[in-house]
Amino acid sequence: MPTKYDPKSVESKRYQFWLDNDLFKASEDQNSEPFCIVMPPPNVTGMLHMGHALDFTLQDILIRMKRMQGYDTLWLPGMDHAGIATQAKVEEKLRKEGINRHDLGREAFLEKTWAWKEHFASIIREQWSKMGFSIDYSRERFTMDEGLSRAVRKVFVDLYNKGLIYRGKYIINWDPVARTAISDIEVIYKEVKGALYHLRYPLSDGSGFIEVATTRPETMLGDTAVAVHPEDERYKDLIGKTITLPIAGREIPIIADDYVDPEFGSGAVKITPAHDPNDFEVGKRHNLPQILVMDESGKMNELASKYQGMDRFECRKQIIKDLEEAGYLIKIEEHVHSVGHSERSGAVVEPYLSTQWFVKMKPLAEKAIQLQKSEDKVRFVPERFEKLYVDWIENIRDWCISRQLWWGHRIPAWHCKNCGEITVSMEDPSSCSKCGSSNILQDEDVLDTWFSSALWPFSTMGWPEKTADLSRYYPNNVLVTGHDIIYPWVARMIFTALEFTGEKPFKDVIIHGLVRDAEGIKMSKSLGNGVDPLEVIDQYGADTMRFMISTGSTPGQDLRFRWERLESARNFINKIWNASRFVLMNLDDFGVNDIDLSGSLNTADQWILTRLQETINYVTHQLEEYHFNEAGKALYEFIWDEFCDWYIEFAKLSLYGDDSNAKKTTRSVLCYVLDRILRLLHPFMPFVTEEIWQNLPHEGKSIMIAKWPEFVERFQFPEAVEQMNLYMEVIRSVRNIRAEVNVPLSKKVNIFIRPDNEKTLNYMRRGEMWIRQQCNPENLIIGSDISISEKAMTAVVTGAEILLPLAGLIDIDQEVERLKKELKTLNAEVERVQKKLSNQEFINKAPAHVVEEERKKEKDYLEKREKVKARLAQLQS
RNA sequence: GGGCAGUUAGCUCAGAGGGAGAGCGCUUCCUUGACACGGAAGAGGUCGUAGGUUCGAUUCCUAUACUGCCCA
Repeated sequence: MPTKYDPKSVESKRYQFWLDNDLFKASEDQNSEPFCIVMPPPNVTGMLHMGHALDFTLQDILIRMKRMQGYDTLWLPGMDHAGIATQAKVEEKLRKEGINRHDLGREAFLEKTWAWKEHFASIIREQWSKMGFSIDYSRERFTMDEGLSRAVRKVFVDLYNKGLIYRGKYIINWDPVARTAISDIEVIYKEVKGALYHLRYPLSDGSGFIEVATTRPETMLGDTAVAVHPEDERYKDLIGKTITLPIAGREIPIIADDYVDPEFGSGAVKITPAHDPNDFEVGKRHNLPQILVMDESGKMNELASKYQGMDRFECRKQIIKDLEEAGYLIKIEEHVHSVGHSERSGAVVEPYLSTQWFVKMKPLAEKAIQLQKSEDKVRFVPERFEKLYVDWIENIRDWCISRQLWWGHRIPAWHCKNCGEITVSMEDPSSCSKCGSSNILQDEDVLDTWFSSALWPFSTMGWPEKTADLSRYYPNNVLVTGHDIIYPWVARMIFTALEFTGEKPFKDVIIHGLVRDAEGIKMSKSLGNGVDPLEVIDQYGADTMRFMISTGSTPGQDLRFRWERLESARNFINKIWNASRFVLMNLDDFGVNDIDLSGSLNTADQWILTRLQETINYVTHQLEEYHFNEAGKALYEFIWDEFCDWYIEFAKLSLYGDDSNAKKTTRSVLCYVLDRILRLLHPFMPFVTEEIWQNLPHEGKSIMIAKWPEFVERFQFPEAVEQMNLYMEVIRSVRNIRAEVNVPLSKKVNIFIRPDNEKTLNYMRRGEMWIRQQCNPENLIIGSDISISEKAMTAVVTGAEILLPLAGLIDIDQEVERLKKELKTLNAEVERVQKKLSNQEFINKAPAHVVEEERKKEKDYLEKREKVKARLAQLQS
């Protein structure tokens, strides 16, 4: 075995080994409790990024632990067709080839898109395997699979029949670049420096003007009224009169509506019902015409007269110029306001009057709200995200689900060309359900991608069929996802599940943060600050990446990607690798049947076994609470600081000694503890743990299916822990003194230990071997009656004094300074403790064990202080 | 405007009602028979500010400042 762990030589081999042994597949063992996670499906738009790596790693950790705990685990993988995003990518690719999708036609375009999907699906599968994910490939799903499409259709048809899906002409968010409607949550509002244009609209009767303020002058061509507040004294007399719209020359009324804010601008606003959601509502209240002045690409249309064909922003400039020349422009003020941008294309969203399909949300949301008020609610981890979810669902608005795209689930609605009736059904109809005409055409639009994603937890299980998987693995146990998709996804899964399965889709929702770059900026393609998981794996190995990202932040908090942390994780793995090398190098022909812990365990054995039990309990508990960082930290500290730094060193004593029984026990403890460590680490770092485990004495085919460690009652030795703590304190003190006077370990010195009580004396005698081993003394003398006249360095530990006679090496002045400093800190401690203990309220009100601890501390500090004082006096005399 | 996070060692971050922690960096020493991706010993913080609750607050509460995110 090399001194440095080489992930490349291990990872692909081990993954193949797991696959060959079919270890990822759900066992379907009816005697085991099922545990299921359905993977949030990555988009087939491209490759996986660091956010996926984080999300999936957390899932794999849970799945691997549960599998080892004996659950029948199912981790179901899949991918999302990602309508707009994928179509945009394919169109972009075609554009580079000089092809327009309309030239190809719908069928041919979809064929190209399926090919794109296949291409990226295989890349994503490759990435899954590189990251070590234990997913059940036999159950992989895609949102546009036949079965899932059937589920989508079923949900659409049922909601339509229940009156919860409707079609209508409303203002929607229009993406003029992607040329499709998008939903409210796909709009990102950004503060933009714009302008407030004050315009002068002439009264038709020639009696003057009314001043209106607008941020969007180009829509004036679609104005159908000017509105003022009914109470606004300034304009009371004008209500009912008309103005003549500049440029357009149309005569439109001045109306009164509460919606107008008299404080804003001039207190009079232009009303453009076809281009603003508020104006749309005003228009409906006042029966105003709706004049759409733009086309689907954001260019002015034929109703914009001479501006026809001009881009909306270009038109804005031109109109202002024209208005100014005609004397209709009063002033332009700088104005910062928030402007909606498309999440997909980045284009400024155009509020646009259009006929679309909607889901009526209130009745669906109501069930979800009720659920959260019940005992059976979906548990969010961390808890604070529940409020976010509830607030959103309580204020939900209808969901625009139609998209003017080709890639996606086509809306199962047929329009009759004769009578106009819409036929919605599970099977493709051949005639109109009302007039029987066969002159029917399917709706051109497809559904919002999230419509199918919303069914993911059960559509992947075969719903609406009553499958065995559905009854066994649904509801899922856990959903792991980022806080950025609580609204578009988590919320929608919950209300759809409640409506269609009558159950919540999952029990727990674990929310993690985003992966940011080293400077804390969100990783994104456009900024080019993303880190490719495969590059990380190539440099450091998958285990390193997994450990770093899964333990790198507190639950729910964003994670800053730093290469130094990656190095530290890599070093940790290397440490485990080398500790294992040590164990393996000292086994000779020691086999799994030689492991025997029933014999006499020495103090170090007892100590490490006790600490192992505590670690097992702690790590298991933390993982079950989804505190990945805490579990990882506990393992790191136990392995590095206790197992490697101390136990392995102590073990050398018997391994290199002559006592064959002691040797056997030590080998047993080393094998046993390392084996348990590897099991606890396995969910975090599956590859290296499998590799080592296979080389260690072991039983079973793979560590993947080895039993998760459990607390063992008989391996609890509190006295051994107390003793080892004392020995470590002594050893550290001696090292400290040696460093202080520059006496390396290689140089033998006399060491005196003067315990001040019987118990400590006994402990010291029993621990002599460890102290000798670690301190390299010429002579080690332990006795209560030791007195030395030579110049010596001293240290105090609990219940004893350590003396190193180092005549000639000691700088007395320096030593006096050091002791004074120590005295000062001891004084401070004594003062603090005594202040506490002299407070009667503390004695009365603090818990007994706390008071007891403080008393112990006081005693310890006082004793130590006396020793330091005495020593100082001796040196200064 | 509303909500939520964060503010702790030079940097990045854990933590917990009762003696301030880690990683990286820094200083000194050590190539000792698992590991220099290592070992040993150190230096370094009035835990954003002001109040309050409590025997006790860096930890809980309130206010406030700054930073970030979400919603309108």
